[in-house]
Amino acid sequence: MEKILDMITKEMAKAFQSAGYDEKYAKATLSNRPDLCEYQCNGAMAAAKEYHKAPVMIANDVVEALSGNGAFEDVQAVNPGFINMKINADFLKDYLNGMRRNDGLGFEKSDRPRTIMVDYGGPNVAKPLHVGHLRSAIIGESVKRIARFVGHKVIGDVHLGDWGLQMGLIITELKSRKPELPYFDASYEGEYPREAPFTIAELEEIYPTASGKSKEDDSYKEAAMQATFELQQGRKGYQALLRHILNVSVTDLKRNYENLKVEFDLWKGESDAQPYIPDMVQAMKDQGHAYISDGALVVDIKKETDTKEVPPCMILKSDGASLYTTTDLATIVERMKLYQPDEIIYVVDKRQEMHFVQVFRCAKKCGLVSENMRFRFLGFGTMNGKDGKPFKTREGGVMRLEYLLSDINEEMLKKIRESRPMSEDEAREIAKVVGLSAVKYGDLSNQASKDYVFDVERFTSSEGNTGPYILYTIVRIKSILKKYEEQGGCADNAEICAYGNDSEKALMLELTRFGSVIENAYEELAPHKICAYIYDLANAFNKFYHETSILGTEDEVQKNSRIQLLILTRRVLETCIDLLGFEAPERM
RNA sequence: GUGUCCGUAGCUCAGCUGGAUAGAGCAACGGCCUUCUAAGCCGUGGGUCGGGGGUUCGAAUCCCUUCGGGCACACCA
Repeated sequence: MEKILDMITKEMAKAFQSAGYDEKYAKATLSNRPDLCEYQCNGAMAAAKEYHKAPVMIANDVVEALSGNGAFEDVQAVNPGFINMKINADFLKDYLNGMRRNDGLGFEKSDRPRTIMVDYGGPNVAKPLHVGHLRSAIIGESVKRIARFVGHKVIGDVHLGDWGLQMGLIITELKSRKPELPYFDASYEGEYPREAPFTIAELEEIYPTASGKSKEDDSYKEAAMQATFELQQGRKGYQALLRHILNVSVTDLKRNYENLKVEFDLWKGESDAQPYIPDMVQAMKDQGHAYISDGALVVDIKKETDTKEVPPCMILKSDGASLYTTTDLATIVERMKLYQPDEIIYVVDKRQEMHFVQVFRCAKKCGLVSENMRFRFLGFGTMNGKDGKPFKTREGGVMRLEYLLSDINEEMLKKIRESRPMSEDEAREIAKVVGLSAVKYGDLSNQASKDYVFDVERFTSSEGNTGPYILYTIVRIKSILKKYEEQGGCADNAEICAYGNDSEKALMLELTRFGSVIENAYEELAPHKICAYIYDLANAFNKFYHETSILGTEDEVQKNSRIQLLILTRRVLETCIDLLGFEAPERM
């Protein structure tokens, strides 16, 4: 099904042509003067130059060519050259009925499905998730869902931070605590135990302890580096420990992400990419791309078009060890081999942009991917507290994600108890669902690339542009539909008919925007556009709701039409919040 | 220093592929519940779009410049 703007643009194109003008000027847009019309076309003003004619004259010609066109109720040329269109009521309701009958709500899935990997989450193993991990998870999840809705094959990869010195630190600390374990006996030949020698709670305590010690004690740090080295060289006991750390950690991470309704298709990590490094590095050398500079192995990635100095991409340190960049490049090699993506989207803190520019360029230059490979960097800003500085606990520490969520849930629970009586269990269940919407909507309604202020008060409020407000709107619709059913109503075979009042028309017009909003949100990787849309849609519905007694509609045909309109509104809203990564309760 | 992003109402943010009168929300003030969830709806006040230049019939939007802020600039990840 075509988007309504495209349909209107097509009508305009015909009119421009028959009036003797190029159809490239026919683009229709949503009106920015809703008091005058629903759609407008500004092409006449742009065309004035080419045809050496006053814009109004062109506009008038086009308007004349449009006379009798069934899509419009009225078309006018206005100074200095706007073409204002009022849409025909039947055209509008036909469009909505089309949406209603279509699984994708009229959105046409991509005819060229691509394989897209989304790299998001990026937690470190053995460390609890903290607020710094929130944005990548929330934004990445939404981007993944949007891309999938648009029709692509999308693979979400958590890309664990499970490599490097942190592993050596844990091993070292464990060794000093339980030296009797077989993992530390280099001559041990038997099977290692299945059970991990620690719990997640111990693991979370071990890392910061070790990290602290290494800063104060040089010999401790050296031991950790040695352990890291031996792990990377494949020492069996350490490899076994790594697997334990991963198992314990991933189990815990999965539980946390589940609470966020964030689902990864792959639980791969940096360590999975390590086997690809040697061949990759060798190939870079053989191709002549990599050379030694100040002892380190680097690849030049400068381009003539650069406005600034782009430092070479470092592949190996002067001691021969690999780095962050090496791992990311090897991950690309691995992904190409296993999944052949057409595109990889990185949802990462925007401060890492330079690093990824280097990685992308290097990957293309060295032929790790084809020229057609599309790399997209979706960098997000910092989540700040109300003071405008990075979000901290009251004590000034890093806040665990779990605590943040439980704070939100408490706040939600308070509001539910104030609003209406219900069982404690139900209240808790609803608080969880609504609380998640508060957090996710609060984040996603901002442009990803900007820093934003995390404000529990504001996010959990149902006033204004918030998740709870959107959910409240959906719950209201569900409530009416339920009552309608209880009254024995059945609108299954009903069609949406022409609007009966202005707010109904406004609601209908909002609904028709769905397709172009999704398309735009996908192209720009901008979930906040979906937020803005459902906020408008919810407003339009609430206004209609307030002005119109839906179940009290006298005329049966119109009443059933309105029921269908509500069903469609609910579907659009629920589809959108699903793309954002949360859901609505039955009541609240 | 180089580069990059940002600066819109008291606060939090949209709008930025140029279009008509710059929009929301919060906060402030004032209305609306015997009727589908008032966690709602309606209204009032509030702006040199950081400053200055330029391009254009038209600039918050594009270009230049300037001020203020964030961030990044090869052996951490």
